[in-house]
Amino acid sequence: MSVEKHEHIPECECHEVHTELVQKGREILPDLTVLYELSDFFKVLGDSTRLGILFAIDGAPMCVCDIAIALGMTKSAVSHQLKVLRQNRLVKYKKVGKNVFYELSDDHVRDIIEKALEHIEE
Amino acid sequence: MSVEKHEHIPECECHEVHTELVQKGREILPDLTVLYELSDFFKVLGDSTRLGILFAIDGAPMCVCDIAIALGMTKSAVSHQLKVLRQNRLVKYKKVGKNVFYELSDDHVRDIIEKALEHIEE
DNA sequence: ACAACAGTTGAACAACTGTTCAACCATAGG
DNA sequence: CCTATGGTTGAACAGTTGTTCAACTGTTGT
Repeated sequence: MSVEKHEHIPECECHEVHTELVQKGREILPDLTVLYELSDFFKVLGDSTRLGILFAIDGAPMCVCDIAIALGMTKSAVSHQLKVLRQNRLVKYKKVGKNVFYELSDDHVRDIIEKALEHIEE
Repeated sequence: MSVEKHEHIPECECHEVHTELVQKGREILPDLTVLYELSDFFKVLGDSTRLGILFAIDGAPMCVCDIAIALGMTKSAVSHQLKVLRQNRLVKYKKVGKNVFYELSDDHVRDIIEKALEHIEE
């Protein structure tokens, strides 16, 4: 995803520009790469299946099979989503025999979800 | 989106089930409607354009035109995303003449984004 | 009343996402 | 070694999402 290329910036067809506001808005704007990382992070949390997995393994690690049963899904679907969670460092895992136990990798994530829950409940 | 209908729960084809873990995992799992609200909320934040808008109007309210210029986008694209942010109560707006000024509706959102930023930067 | 412009909207399209399916790898147990 | 089972993977498909385009609304100034 090439971020820095701006060959074709879309025109907005505006005339009444509040220059200072635009300037200030642009200053506050974080680096584009940060913006992408941030939105990617939220994107991972923006799926009920993945959230379900995170809730399920909160407290005690669970194997793929158990997660699948707890959520009423196929192993495959769960495994696919666990991969996404793994790649984004939201979960870590331990192999025990034929089983793979997944758990939250970080308390940080728990905090964010909790804060969002508060927000939801107004 | 009919949530309660479970006519066809997928099979996981598992045999070695850790019953207590599954039970516990299921107990922790919040109500499905809450899970959907939560994932919808994160979904809204999971787009760099919308995050950009939120950052831009953080501090001072801005009109659609100014936001479009600050982000290098068309008015239309910005307006579409503002609609999503409006519908999810993340922004509020004031009409002033021909302009519509948008601002953050809530400090809660700012907190969550900030916490996520900390997480990103490890 | 009319022209100019800020903003919104809906349809269309391309890009992306999540689940399913089938095939696969890895380990435990006979 | 062979089978059964937990877990992973890639392709395919349907559903969703974001931007563009063109048409539209509403307000301002003349």
